[in-house]
Amino acid sequence: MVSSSGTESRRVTIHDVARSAGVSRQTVSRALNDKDEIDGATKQRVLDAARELGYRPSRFARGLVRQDTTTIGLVIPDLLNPFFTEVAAAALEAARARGWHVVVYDTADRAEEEFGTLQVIASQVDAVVGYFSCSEQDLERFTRGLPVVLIGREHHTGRFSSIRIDGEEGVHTAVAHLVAAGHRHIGMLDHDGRAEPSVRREWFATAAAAHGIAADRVVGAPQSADGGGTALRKLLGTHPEVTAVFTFNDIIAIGALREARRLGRSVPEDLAVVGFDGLQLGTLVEPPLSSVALDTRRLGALAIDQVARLLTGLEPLGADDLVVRAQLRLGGSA
Amino acid sequence: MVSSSGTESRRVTIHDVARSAGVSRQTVSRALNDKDEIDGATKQRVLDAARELGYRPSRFARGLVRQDTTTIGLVIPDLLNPFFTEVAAAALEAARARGWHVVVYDTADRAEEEFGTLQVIASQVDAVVGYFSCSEQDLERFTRGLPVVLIGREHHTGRFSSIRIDGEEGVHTAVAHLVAAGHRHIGMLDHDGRAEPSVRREWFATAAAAHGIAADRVVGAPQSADGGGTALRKLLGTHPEVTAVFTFNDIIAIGALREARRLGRSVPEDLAVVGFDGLQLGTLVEPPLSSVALDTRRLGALAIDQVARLLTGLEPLGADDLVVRAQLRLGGSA
DNA sequence: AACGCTCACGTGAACGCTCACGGGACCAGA
DNA sequence: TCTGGTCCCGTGAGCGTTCACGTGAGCGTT
Repeated sequence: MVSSSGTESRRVTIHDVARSAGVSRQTVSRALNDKDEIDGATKQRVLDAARELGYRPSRFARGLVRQDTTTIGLVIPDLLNPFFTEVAAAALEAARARGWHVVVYDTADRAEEEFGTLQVIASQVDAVVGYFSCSEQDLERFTRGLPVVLIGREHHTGRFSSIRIDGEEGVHTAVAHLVAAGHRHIGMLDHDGRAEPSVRREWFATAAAAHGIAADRVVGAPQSADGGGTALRKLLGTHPEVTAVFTFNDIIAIGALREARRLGRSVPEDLAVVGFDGLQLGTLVEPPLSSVALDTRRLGALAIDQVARLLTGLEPLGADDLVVRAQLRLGGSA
Repeated sequence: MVSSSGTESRRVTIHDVARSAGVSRQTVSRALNDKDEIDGATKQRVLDAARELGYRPSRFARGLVRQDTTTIGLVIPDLLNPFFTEVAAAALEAARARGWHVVVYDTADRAEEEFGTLQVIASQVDAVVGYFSCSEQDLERFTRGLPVVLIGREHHTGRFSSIRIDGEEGVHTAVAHLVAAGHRHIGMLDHDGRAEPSVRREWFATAAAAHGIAADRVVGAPQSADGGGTALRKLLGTHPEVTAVFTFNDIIAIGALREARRLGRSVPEDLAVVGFDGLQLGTLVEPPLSSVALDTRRLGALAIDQVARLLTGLEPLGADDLVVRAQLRLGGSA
């Protein structure tokens, strides 16, 4: 009745159930998998015994003999960040089209978690795709033998592939748009997560330089709407002349939008805002967010496609094909 | 050099690599798993051979012998819906605390996908938790032997458990709040997905009845912000007297909020809006959304906890404990 | 009475890998 | 030369399940 909770617990196998029900393994298998060639009464007896013993089949043994589908592991920093869920949804969709599984992990935006996640994932999936901030050496160490596709991160060595996010042109267009609207003092709310300035900031800097305006009005912001809000206040505090801001991403932009309203600045008249990512979320706020938009569906599909090539031994896509370009999409905030 | 792409593809096993490198299985295993007791040159030779043949270890075989961790499958209708990602994030967090894995699937909000997902999931995980709209009979059929925890769905038979979402009191409070603010004509934007009216609509009806007001001003809305917008327009078209709306969830509420602004109705003065779910997203819009809020973290944790009990044979929680109550949280929209 | 068929069930084998051993080659010291 | 140790490497076994068979009982047919 009570499942034996001995001090240590050897696994309950199909054999135990068979013995308990007085039949053979195969008959147990038949009962559990709802196959023919089994008497109704016997089946019930087996099912009861299985429940009694708390038996649950080993998915490994089953998968081993049934040659089951491939599973790819998707690692993202934060499931609560809509950008990553959009990517994840895209990857899921692309994987489903191939009949594959996707295991989603988030690393809670902490680098330490990446190791644990990788270690744990390595024996569970056939390939890994995702965002990582750890070194390639560490990646190499924890993903022994698995194909790996990196997103939004340069350089790939050995069996790694990486999908590059190219926002240079998009950011250039965005700055051009702001300048054309008469803005001369454009600030930026960067992501303060990593130590070095972000690539997006560099894009901003070169775009600004191309238009002959300064790009030194930059404030770091945490990865959240609240963070964007406080960062905007800080920026406007030190640089009151700013009339437009470009942000690291849409989350921060939305926070800035909200904060602008609280400060009594109307958007886009008193303050123009341009985000990055092009989240669906940006269309929900008022005014709808202008953003340098990324095609997340393509991003996910591309990642899965590359994984497929690596897995099947086809010729993998080269760096030139593994690019997703971001384009300015106007809402009303700029 | 080129991985043999024969017309059919038998799997490349550790044995093939061993033969190709002129060593034994065990030595291959040693090389791949970075163990000691292997010569550097040999190791390199094996690694090369493995790469050459496109070998990748079977995670099933490995898991079988290493008795790997438990994995639970989380099935949600839509990853792009922030509510489900909040639940998913909570479940991931709770599972991580136990050292478990979570496989996330979405069913693209289509009932047909549920079967495919279940069928595919059943051999991959040790337990299933999630949202399902299919019959328990179908669930039973596809999840043979696995513990199942249902969310937001009544009734549980056999090995099923279900976590009940109890919004009755919260909705009652919400309606009371609206009535106290002087509203007499309150409409509702329901979810039109399923055939029968939703439970939330029933809560609304009883709450309205308790306050002596009508609850017949109901319009169905698709599960999206746009859907909420058009539904609101439709509602106001047929019932212009409405001064407050309660919505099936926050997504719809946010759409209604946006539409209200477009119709020139200011919120909450001309139209009060109360959502359901209590998404973080609701705090980003203007005015911040009032909502009958659910504790999604508790929801996820509860689900994982119950799975743990079912898996380890502990006494499972009873129906009375498997409840998450929703409470009114005021923003500014009502 | 012999045959053939169906039904219900059991028996090796195999899936691909790792673990616990065992053993040969080689070198040093007595 | 013998012993003992270290360094590599290979061999059998086993993980838990399903598949392809084999088998015997029971029945009806000729």
